[in-house]
Amino acid sequence: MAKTNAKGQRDAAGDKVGTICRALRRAIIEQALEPGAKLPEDALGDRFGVSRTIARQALGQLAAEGLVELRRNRIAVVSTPSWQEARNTFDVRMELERLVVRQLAGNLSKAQLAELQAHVDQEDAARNGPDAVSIRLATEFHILLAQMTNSPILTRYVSEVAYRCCLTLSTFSRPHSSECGISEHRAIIDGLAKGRTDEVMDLMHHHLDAVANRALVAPAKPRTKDLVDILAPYADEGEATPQKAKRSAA
Amino acid sequence: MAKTNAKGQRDAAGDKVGTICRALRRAIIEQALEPGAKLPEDALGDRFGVSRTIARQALGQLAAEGLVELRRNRIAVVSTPSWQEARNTFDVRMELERLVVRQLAGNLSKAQLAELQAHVDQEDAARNGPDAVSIRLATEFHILLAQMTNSPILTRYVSEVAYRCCLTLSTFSRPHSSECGISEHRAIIDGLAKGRTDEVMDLMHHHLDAVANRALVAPAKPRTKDLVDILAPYADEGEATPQKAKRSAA
DNA sequence: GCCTTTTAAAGTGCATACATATTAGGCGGG
DNA sequence: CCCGCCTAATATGTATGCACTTTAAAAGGC
Repeated sequence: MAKTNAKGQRDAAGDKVGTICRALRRAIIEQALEPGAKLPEDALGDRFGVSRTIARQALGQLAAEGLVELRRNRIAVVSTPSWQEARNTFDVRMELERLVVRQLAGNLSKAQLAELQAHVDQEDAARNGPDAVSIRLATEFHILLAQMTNSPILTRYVSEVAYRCCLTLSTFSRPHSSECGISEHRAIIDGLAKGRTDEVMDLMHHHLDAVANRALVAPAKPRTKDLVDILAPYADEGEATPQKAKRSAA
Repeated sequence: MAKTNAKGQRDAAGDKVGTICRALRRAIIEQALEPGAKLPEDALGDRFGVSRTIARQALGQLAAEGLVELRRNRIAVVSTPSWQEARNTFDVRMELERLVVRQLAGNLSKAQLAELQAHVDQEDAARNGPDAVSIRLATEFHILLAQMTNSPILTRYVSEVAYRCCLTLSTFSRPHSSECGISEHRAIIDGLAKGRTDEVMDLMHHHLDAVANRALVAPAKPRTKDLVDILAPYADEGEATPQKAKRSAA
């Protein structure tokens, strides 16, 4: 069987599910796939040269991460987080990342600090490039930090919330919020190097708070979603114009 | 109304994967399935009356939650967390649960407080029963708290770490103490009712710290019974119609 | 008698087939 | 012209089959 991978990446032995997940994850956070975009199993399997079985597994995993919504008998779609969910995600994220920097402060090797610096340099270089890349790099900075804790579970959770916050940004935020505070990233690295635990925890806190506030100012953005979904919040209070109401629930 | 699962996964009415997951999760935290126990897809499907496909999905989900280890071409086994992983899990758990009580302090309705009290009463009643039930109830208390935040992601994370901590206890801790700090649970409820945020955060912190420190003992011994027999009490929960269970001739 | 080699059994990895549910468009009635 | 029913195309839900891998036991050599 031809191992034709869509992107020409190495289709290493085994991990086909992981490959698809990574590809989709990246496509989602770079907003190539917008919230609400449909993800049929057939199409995915076709694109990546695998059967529906594998595509399905990948979708299941992404659903567990919160990037994809899976409803029974319906096509999987990229998640459209509600404003409240976004708020909750940011709350969790703050605590987790405070834990990250608390564990890291003063405990990083020179090589690790250099790696962080290099990453932020990359962010700097991409400042004038497309927004999508900037956002991805900013997110990956936080994930990189989490990885340095050597705590698999912390890494996983931070990755998840970071990706989901990205989704949130692409749902609620205006274009060009891309400068995710590169200077703040640098300040955090500096604080970590100097081992000022409390200070760097505050830095991280304010950094994430800034990102959250930038993203969550406007609760509503009626994009090309399903009309019924948009009207859902209005459905239960007052019946204004019942055109295509929900199906006969009575 | 379609029931939306906190995990954003397929959990609709005719849900078999969720049923199997719940059964296995419970079997694991009650230590009917000890760390290292083998979970062949065939046997699971056989026991729950579904095909390997479904059993496989369930295993995949539990693996994502960290309760099961999935290695390529090998039989799935119940996870055996390392000491370091356990430590990391407790660290994360503390932060998450501090966030829970911070959000809850002073914001609980009388009905919710009553529900918590009722749960602890249950714990009390089970104090002289089997250890397994006490441990499960103690874990579920924390999950119940998390659910009251109405934050799906927080609920999911707390559930995961709580279950994994259970696994840790059954790995490192001796068969001790039915009393997993019931009085501490009561104190937490009291603090939440009175809205003393900082105080209840400290309570939770010390409570979890106590639990974690109890898990500093030597390893446990593997006891392998027949999988089919172990799962017998967990098999029928809801609409899953277990087919004929064949006994393996030893 | 013990260790190595061979071989069969058991289990997973993946694709495919079939059943069922959803969706979109056409057709007829009002 | 608009609304509701009916039908075909599409997509998912689940089971099963086949190939490959691992595992354990049996056979054979020293």
